[in-house]
Parts: sequence; C-alpha cells; structure tokens
Amino acid sequence: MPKPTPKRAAAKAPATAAAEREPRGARRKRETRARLLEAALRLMARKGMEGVAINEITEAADVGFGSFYNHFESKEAIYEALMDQVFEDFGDALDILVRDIADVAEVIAICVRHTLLRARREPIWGQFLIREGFSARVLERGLGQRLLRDIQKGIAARRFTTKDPLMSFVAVGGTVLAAISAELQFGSAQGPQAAMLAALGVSGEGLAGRAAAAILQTLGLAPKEAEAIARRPLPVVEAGG
Amino acid sequence: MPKPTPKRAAAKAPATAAAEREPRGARRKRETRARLLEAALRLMARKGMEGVAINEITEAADVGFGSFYNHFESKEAIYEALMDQVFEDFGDALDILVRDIADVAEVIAICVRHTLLRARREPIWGQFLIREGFSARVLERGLGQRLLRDIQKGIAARRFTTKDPLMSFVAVGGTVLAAISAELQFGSAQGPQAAMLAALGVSGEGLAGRAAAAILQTLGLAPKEAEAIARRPLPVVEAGG
DNA sequence: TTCATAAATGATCATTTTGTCAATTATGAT
DNA sequence: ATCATAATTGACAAAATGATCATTTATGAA
Repeated sequence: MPKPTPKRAAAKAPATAAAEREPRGARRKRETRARLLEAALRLMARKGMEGVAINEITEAADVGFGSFYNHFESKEAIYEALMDQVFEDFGDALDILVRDIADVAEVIAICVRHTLLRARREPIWGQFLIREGFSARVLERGLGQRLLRDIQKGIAARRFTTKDPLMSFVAVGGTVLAAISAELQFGSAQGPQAAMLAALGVSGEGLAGRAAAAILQTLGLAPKEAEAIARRPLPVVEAGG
Repeated sequence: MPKPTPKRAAAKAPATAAAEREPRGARRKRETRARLLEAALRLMARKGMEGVAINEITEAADVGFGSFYNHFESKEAIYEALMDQVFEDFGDALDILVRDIADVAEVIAICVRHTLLRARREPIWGQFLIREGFSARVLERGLGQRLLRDIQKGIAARRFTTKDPLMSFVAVGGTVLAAISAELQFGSAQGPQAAMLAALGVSGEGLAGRAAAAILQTLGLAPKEAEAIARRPLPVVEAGG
C-alpha cells in the first residue's frame, strides 16, 4: 500500500487569505491530479471503467504514465475518486442551492432541472451519471438518500399525495436518468430520427422543465400547479470561490 | 470474414415430428453456443462487455478456449448476439403475450409487470437490462419503439391524458429500469438497510404491481383504475416449443 | 468398419496493459 | 547558490488478453 489516496482533494486554502497561501508545488500536484480525473471522467463516461486503459488516461491528460501511480493506486481507485467527486460534490451543490426553499415540491423541481441542465451543458458528466446512476452507492448514499428524504418530507407535509413513497422514489430517479439519456441521444440525432423527434416536440430548450413537471405530477400535484412550479426561475448558482 | 455468424439460433425443429429430427452434431453445436451466450450474459451483466475476457467466458461455459471462435468472431460479436437475444426476443415474446389485449392501458400494465417479474426471476437478465437499457439500440429499436407506439396509441384513443408523449415515454422507461434496479438491490439487502426497506413496504411480492400502477397513473389514469388494472391476473406465457 | 466432414481443443504467438523504478526535474527553505 | 525533498517521467519487465491454427475428437453417411 504505497499511498492511501487522500479521501478528498480538499483545497483548504482559506478564500480570505492572500492567493499566495498555497505553495506552488502543492498546486502543481493538485492540477495533475485534476487533469487525470477529468480525463478519466471523459473516457470512462464513454467506455466504462473497464474499457479504458491507464495509458489512455495519462495520454488524454497529457501527463507522464508514471504520474498516474503518484495519485492513484489503480484504475479502480481513480474510478472511486471519480464517483465521489461527481456524485457527492453535486449533491452538496444541490443542497446549497435549495437551502432557502421552503416548498418541497419546488426543491425537487429545482434539483431535477438543475441536474438535467448540467447534463445538457456537460454531456460527459451526464453520460457518467446515467452509466453509474443505478449503482448501489448512488442509490443508497448521496443523491438517492436526499431524494428519498425529500419525498418522505413532502408526503408528511401533505404536499404529495403519493401512497407509495418507495415507488415514487424509484419513478423520480428513473425518470431523471432516462430524461438525461433521452437528451443526450436526441442532442445528436440525425436523419429520419430527427423528424420523429420534431413531431414529439423536442426542441432546443431541452427536457428539464418538462421532466420536472412530469415528476411533480407523479408525486401527486395537479398538472397546472406542477407546470407552474416547473417554470419558476431557477436560483442562480453562486460562483464558487 | 471466416464466418458470418448466423443472425439467429432459430431451432427449426418442428415440435410435432419425432425428437430425432435434429442431428446430434447440430444439437451439440447449438448447445455450446448457448453455453457461451449464457456465460457471457452472466459475466457481462456484472462487468460490462469490456470488463470480461474471452477466456473467462469459455471457462465459465466450460468450453475450450478455441471453441469461442467457432461461434463468434470477437467479443463484440457475442455481445451483439446477446443484445439481440435479450432485447429483441423479449420484445417479441411480449408482443405475443398481449396480442389479444384490446385496452392499451392493460397492454402496458402487462408488459411492465412481465418485465419486472422476469427480472426478479432471472436477476442476471435484469442486470443486463438495466446496464444496457439506456443504449441507443434499445431506445430506438425493439422495446423502445414498442413502448412509444403504445403510448401514442393510448393518447389517440383518449385512454391516456398525457400532454407530453415523449416525456411519458421517458418516464415509463426510466421507471421500469429503476424499478428493476431497486428490486435487484433490495433483493439482497442486509443489515440496517433492511429495516428502512421494511418501513417502505418492500416485501416478498416485488415491485411489479406497484410499478405498473404508478406508471398508469403517470399516463393519466385515475389512481383507482390504475390499481385495478395493475392487479388483473397476468396472461400465462405459453410454454414455448 | 471406413471414411469424409464438422466441431472442439489447447498450445502458441503477437499485442496490449499493468505496475515498478531509477533517473530527471521542479520546488522551497537555508 | 546550494541542497534536501517532492513530484514527474518514460523505460522496462511481468502479466493478461486476443487471435490463429494444427491436431484431436465426434458425427453420420456409405
């Protein structure tokens, strides 16, 4: 065990202090690590963890082959780090985003739309999400836990009329993943498929709002109210320091 | 191109004729091919196509390594054959099963429940389904096409009140896959997780009926009717020759 | 039984991939 | 400037994998 792979990158530099607080060497190290993670995300989103070779990652990251093992013990290790970064960080970001929203229905609408918008903006991220979205880790921890908790809260508050919390949880999660998949597929649709999609009303604005509305209806809101909530302006994500 | 890999196994032996109609050699060949496919399904469902080596497949199938290439040109080839067998054959089976059902809502309820029941009965099949269920091939052809067609039919017949056929399609498909995932995860739940599941009403009968009911509600049926349709007895699958 | 054909088999080789390591380079304190 | 430490690097050996092929075995007709 040459290196226990620190659990989190955790840039501890206090935002208030001078920018020179972090030594150059440390930053260099952080950056190559970040480059490796980014390259791994891009490749693994497309071909899966097993489908990419380590030298592919280092070449895509423009980093010497040996450097890989300075940061990760193995392919499995970088994959783990990737899961943590992608899912937990995103969950935390969502938490901050809806911190001040009182209505559970709106919380869910915002989370759903934000997820879909990000998947649209960063297709690689979206691909990774749908590839790993059904894994036990995501379902049980992070995003899954959060969603299940919100649904139960909504039921307790009589905001949702669903009788079957687990099934609602499953339906909402599955719908989000499938919507991402649809968006990614349709985003690059060509030929005869494009015509069918146009007939189904797939346009430039994406599926975010429509998915949120459908999900709120699934949870028991009336169609009109679901539509209304799904159209409310999104809170802006604060530019992270 | 040493061998074009026959498009389908297609055991043409007429069930009525004597059992000796098929020469032993042909049957032997069919059987090793089937063994290879079964082993590949089991392994690829767990580790993905790229994650399994050919010798793993042949060893799991208890077949000589070289035999692999008597039946498939490459790993991609057996993967293709697997996709065909799993998705298209299942789609055809569903078609036969609902051939005589007039009500679109019941057609969908039956398909959903049959899919979930089979995934429960054959977890490996289910795992493969959720792993590949978002691939373009499944969405566009086979099961996806079928589902989209049924939804549009239901809307045209004013059986479904959905205003957004594409979103409904996405939601139904995603819900089915997520339900399979949940079933597989929960089927092997241990420890503290089990308590939470019990609280959510996860019992032995599985999620099939509940998923079907939720899906029919998503399509616009009233909860009570959705429940009723989702509980109707399933048509028995005819024992195939 | 004999024989031609089809299928199965594992040894073999080329290529890919992994993991290690000594050498090189960058960093930051003295 | 000097030096100890940390990080990066690519060459290398070992292991894994893909694919080929001559040989063996099974099959079924003559």
